[in-house]
Amino acid sequence: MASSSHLITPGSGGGGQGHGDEQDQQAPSPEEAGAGEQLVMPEDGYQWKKYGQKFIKNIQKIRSYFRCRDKRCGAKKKVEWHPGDPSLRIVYDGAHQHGSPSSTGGQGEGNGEGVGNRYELSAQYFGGAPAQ
DNA sequence: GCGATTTGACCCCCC
DNA sequence: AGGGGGGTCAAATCG
Repeated sequence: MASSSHLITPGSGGGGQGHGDEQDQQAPSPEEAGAGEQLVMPEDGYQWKKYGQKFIKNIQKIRSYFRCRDKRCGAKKKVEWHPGDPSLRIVYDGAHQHGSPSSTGGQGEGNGEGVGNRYELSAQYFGGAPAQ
């Protein structure tokens, strides 16, 4: 990853680990595409750290794995969505052990609302351009 | 300097 | 008991 930050490789799919296949991407810097319809993750008030993303070939959907920022908290969150579809399926695992979140953002307390969401899922796989 | 995010590979569980 | 697939960790990079 030398040029940009968010670029997904279609090679990672299901457990069938990688099979020799490398593509050279030497694009000057064709990024910053004005995506109009980005999917945002519904903020539940807790801060999550993404620790993995994989394409589940079983259902042909992309699954993202999020974990609670707190180590004492064994809460985990999984986000599943189909490529080219705005529907998101959020699955929670475990429960939070620390008190309630300080409102939107977990840390930006005084912040009643506004920009609580930040994960642009669709932009992660198709660069914001739905093929189907 | 820290925190977050991303990607590849490895591990573990389930069937 | 083994394999496949899903799940997790770790390293690197960017802000």
